[in-house]
Amino acid sequence: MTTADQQHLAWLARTFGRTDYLPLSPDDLAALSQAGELIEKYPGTHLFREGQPADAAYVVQRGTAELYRGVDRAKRVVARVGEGAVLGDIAMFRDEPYISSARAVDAVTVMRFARAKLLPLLVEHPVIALRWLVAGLSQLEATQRRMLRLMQRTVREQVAELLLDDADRFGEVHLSQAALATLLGASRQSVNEALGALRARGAVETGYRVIRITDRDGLRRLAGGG
Amino acid sequence: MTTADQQHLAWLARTFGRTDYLPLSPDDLAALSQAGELIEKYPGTHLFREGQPADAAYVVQRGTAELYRGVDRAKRVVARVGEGAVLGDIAMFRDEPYISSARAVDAVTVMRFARAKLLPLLVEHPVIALRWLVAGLSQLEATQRRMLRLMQRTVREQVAELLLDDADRFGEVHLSQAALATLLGASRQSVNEALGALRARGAVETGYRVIRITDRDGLRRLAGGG
DNA sequence: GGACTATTGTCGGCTGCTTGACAATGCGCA
DNA sequence: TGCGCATTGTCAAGCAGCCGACAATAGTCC
Repeated sequence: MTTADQQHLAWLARTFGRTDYLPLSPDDLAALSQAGELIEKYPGTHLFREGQPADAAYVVQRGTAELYRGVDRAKRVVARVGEGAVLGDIAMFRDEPYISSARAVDAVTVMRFARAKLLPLLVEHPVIALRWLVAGLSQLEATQRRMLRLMQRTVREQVAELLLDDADRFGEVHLSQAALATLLGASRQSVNEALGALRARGAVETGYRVIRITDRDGLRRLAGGG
Repeated sequence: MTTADQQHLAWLARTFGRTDYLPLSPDDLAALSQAGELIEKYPGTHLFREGQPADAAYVVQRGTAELYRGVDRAKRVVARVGEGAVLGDIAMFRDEPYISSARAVDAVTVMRFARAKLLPLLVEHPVIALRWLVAGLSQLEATQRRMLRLMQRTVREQVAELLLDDADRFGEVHLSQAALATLLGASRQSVNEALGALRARGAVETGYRVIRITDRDGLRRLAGGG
């Protein structure tokens, strides 16, 4: 896989893992329920895996799921999502492989919509289909806007913004500097220098494969406009 | 408007103005024709203006239309599109203002689909609606992939690639160097220098607001991988 | 035709980033 | 405990592209 692909998939995964991507209302789900099946997943089991054909989309009803990319050592958690989140829909609509893997963190209940069943049903409920797809368009559009905002910033600002976006609930980012560099399309050395600057300003602490945000507001200032 | 917006909208316009963005077949158009009206536009007249509510999408049937952003002095031509191109559809679906203005260059015939009429009709032809929207998703995705590919190339390579993509059937690109620079997120000077290099290698000729490709294969080589 | 504006072509200085190379440190594993 | 690999930290050299400024030319409008 090329570097550009790496970056691309990372970006997509970051975007579509966000919990604020909620195109479906409870009413919509009720209408579509005949095409879906409720599934209980034990902690650690997979909803789908990166690279598989996207034959279904999932809506989280209860619990927390984790999106990640890569396997074993190269595994990178991309996002954790909770109730209401929709997973795998874009890949399913486009009939391409999943761009990331999804795994149950705790006991999770999901509604599974098989592509073969869902598409005919959406044809019967075109209003829902339109809303769903338009939500997807908006998401993609937002991602592009974000990419473009990053493009014309310095590496320092890019790093600051990425840290703000990707920090977990403990304010930590678990990525090596090399991985960070790949995400941003920069060199490892530049990222290292940028982190040094952020550290010198007291915004973050750095460790082995860990960056801890110590001053969120300061970091936001260093990220520049946005 | 910020520079990032400029770029973003330029990219979108480029993508959605491309003539290979053809989600609609003649059959589709026939099925939708009752929601559309054929309109003749004289040279220089507007299909729609940036910032207006996107109450309609257009499909070019004949002639050439020009997409641009800004007004008067700050006006920037973003793309020229011909037969088959779909304009304004994304903004219409998202029910947001148009992101650019569209103007007839020569005598243009367009099919105009008013949002208020089109959406109900798409509800009756959900298959067309799904295809249209999924095409939009794919286009946006392709644009992202392309952006990422461009990010790690030199300005010279970027210019070469853009020329190859945007040349009309005469092998000409009608954009000012400043407009080109905005599209690529580069400075006018760098674009100028890049064009000089391409010219010195005999791949293109340059004129006032015109770049003519004289050696397509050579230009492809200069564009590098892709 | 003449005035005005838009566009192209070029220069020098400067900065941020990359490349390559190397030392120092952290972590996993036998 | 010690070995090996992954990661971090740092330096020097080089360059691609940006900025500001300016002259020369092409189109446009009256």
